[in-house]
Amino acid sequence: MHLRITTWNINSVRLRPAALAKVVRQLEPDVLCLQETKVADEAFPRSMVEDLGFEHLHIHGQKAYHGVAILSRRPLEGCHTHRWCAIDDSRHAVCTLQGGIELHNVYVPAGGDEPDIEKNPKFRHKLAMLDEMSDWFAASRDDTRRIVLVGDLNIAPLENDVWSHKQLLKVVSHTPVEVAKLERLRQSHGFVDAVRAIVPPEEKLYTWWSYRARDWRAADRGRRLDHVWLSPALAPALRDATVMREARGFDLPSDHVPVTVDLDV
DNA sequence: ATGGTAGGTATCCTA
Repeated sequence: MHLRITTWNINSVRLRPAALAKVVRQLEPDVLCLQETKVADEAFPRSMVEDLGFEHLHIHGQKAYHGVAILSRRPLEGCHTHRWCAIDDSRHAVCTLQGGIELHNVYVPAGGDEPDIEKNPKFRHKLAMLDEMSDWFAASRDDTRRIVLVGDLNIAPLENDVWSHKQLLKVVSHTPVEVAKLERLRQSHGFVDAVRAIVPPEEKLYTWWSYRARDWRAADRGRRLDHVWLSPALAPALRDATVMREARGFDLPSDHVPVTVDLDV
């Protein structure tokens, strides 16, 4: 069975019906994982996403901030959420797809501006959530589990995941301490970075461009913050991975673009 | 070194 999964930080699901429709029409994902929906569950535009063909929904939002959602054309089972760092942020939703494929949709904190846990509680929170998730995946490791972990992890781990490795070493999202925590999370369950298994690490690749650039396309100062990881049991199912760069040029764009994987499961 | 834009909300937070 073919399975196409797309992850996208939409930066407000209510503000971008046109961009969402375009993404769905062009990519035709079976499952679409959204982050930063920025809406309480009772105000989520359910009928809009149902009209786009997503009959099965797992919505985990809150007012104004964060929020994740799993939209699916295929049945979802065992939907639940995770709460990390004893904080009631809506950052992690889980569902199981047909065939026992466990899908985790994650939104890691951006972490503020200062990469110092003493001065910046948001950076401390970012690192703490990565540690807690790593411990949880390590403790429940089972290499027969078929897991897809997607989301805005807010870290660009490789040199070519940022426009300038050297200039971003002290910038939150690419500091060595964050990269080490992300790597620990990846290794906690033997996850494979699906996008870099398809696009060679020697190639620059970004999924986010700041709104603050005068001309994002000309400057091209992007970062690869959005990821798709596969557990060892699922890694051989990977067929393709793509980044929808053109979505950054849509009218009223999100600052992130969709990332898609094709699996033969 | 600095400030730049965007979204949601309520007069400022987060990204």
